[in-house]
Amino acid sequence: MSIILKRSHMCGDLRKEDIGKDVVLNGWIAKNRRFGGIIFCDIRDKSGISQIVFDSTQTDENLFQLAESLRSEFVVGVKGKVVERSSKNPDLPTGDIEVICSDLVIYNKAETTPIYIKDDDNVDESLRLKYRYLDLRKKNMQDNLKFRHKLVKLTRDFFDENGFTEVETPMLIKPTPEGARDYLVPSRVHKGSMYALPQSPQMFKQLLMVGGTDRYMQIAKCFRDEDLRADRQPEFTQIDLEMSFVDVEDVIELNERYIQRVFKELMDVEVTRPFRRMPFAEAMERYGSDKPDLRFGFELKDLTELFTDTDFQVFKNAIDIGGSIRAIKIDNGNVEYTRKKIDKLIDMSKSYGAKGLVWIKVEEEISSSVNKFFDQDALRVIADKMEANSGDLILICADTNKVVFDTLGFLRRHIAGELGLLDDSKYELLWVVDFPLFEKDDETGNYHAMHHPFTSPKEIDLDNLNIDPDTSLAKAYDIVLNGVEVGGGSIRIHDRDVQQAMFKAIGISDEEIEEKFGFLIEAFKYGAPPHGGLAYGLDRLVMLLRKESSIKEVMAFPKNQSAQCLVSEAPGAVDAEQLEELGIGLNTEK
RNA sequence: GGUCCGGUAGUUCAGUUGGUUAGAAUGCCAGCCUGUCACGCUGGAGGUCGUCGGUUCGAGCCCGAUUCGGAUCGCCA
Repeated sequence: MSIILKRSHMCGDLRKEDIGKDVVLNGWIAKNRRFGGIIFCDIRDKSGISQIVFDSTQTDENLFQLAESLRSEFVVGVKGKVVERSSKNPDLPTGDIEVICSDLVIYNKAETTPIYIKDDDNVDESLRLKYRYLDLRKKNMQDNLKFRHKLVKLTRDFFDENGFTEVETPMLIKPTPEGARDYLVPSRVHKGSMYALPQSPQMFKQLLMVGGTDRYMQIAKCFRDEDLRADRQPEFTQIDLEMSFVDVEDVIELNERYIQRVFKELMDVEVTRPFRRMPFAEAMERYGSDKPDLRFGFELKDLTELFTDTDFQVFKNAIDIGGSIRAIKIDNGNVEYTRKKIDKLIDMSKSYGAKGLVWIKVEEEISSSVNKFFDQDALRVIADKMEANSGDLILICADTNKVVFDTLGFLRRHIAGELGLLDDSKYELLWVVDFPLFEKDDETGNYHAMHHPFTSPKEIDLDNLNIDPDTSLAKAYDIVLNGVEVGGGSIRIHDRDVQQAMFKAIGISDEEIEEKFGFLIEAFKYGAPPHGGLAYGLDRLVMLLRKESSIKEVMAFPKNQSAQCLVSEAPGAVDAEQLEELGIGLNTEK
């Protein structure tokens, strides 16, 4: 058992000012370079690397031999003197100095690692996840973890200064067959029933308001058993907030100050308040998305009225089914969209339900995919309506509104990506407000709450307590950063009558209400303050600020697309005895 | 659940029309090297071409099935 050298500095922290000091570093061997009688070694810890030098003419023979045995990822302690380098390395923060080693302890050897410990490798993601503990040694990963920590700390500080109390809500809760699928947890003492892991602390934070907590926050783990995406993991973290005696403006004002501080302190970026706001309907009309990316143009235009009398079947059908004909104009002239490229766009559009796209290339002689149906004059009318100039490309989608918005919303962002317009040094913050209260299920024709059933309507006829499911707007708001929804919330219903009207509009029975939300309704009988809140996706926020393209990059141990932890190999089989105790029989057939 | 892409050395990849012993880079091992920092030079080891089956005189390559991974749609109140 070797002794542990007491660390004096972190590897990445040594600078010119430290020249002459005796230091002790602990870390991993990142790289060693042998030149006969001299060995250069990079030693790494989470702060960075320093170069260690072993010079055979000045070093004890045993020490030099020990240095010769060093290999990548050996864990070592190094004692030595900081000296100025004769040849500096401007690429390294510690590049002005090096450490002449006088004592070396090898704490542990290491086998050749299956992945390189280097930021710019492009190793298969599964390997990175399987050997996450090696992947985490990379500077970028450590920086991501540190940034996340700083954001969490700033968050706790900010909300503490503003009168919030952090409260832990339970992880074992009642299953709520509403919205996302629950992770279920059986228990030995309750055979036949189960707990669920929370999809969010929603109901408990509202209970905290009833409980007089006034302002609550929590860095809360949430769980959803749904399919994964680059920005969706089965377990993720929310910055969860709830405030009493507030309306929309109060929540927005406080959170703008919070976001402003995040950008100032962590990014050194000034963002001005108030942020832009856009009603949901406008966001859909102009961008085909409820989370528009405002870093570039390509706005949607409605062309339906041009074609009310058209014979062109595709457009006629769209109008007949109550849809619309809309278009975007690609006016970034420096990229030529060939037939082949356009065909690819059409192909991709099909996954959003579009049956095709009409394209029009505006030039002296306008060319299009609908030359057979529209003459030059007709095409010119469309081009004029789109305010298109020579060289512009117009893409038209005609279908149900949902398909049109989804397709064009996707295309504008996709094309912007292809044209390199997604500038990650730009931060476009936006509140999307005035969401519809309800969403209609196309298959069943039923309505359900778009946000959740406790969201307050924007206006309500208090005499009749009738909520029109087709037109009612919600006191709900999302905060969008560069086309990513980083947070969302609402003012909640605190009035029992309004809540009843809400449930009536969704059409759920009293039994169902009692079964799912009974305890919350009960609590509201005894004096619920007006309240509302917001929850941020912490992982998404960190992802964007760190300019990463997946939340996996900012989580220590994320799951793969099949929701497995490749490090621990979760989920795993359970032995029969354990199942027996829980009263569970497994159907192992697919 | 659907669609698309992929699986060849530890790693990242190439592999022609189906044809000798499956290559490169990097990593690893050994030797040389006193100012490198992606060090350099020389040599070496390293492969069930995801799996199973089929076609063929002959399959990394063609066909079928399967499996694993990724992207995406559905889904995510």
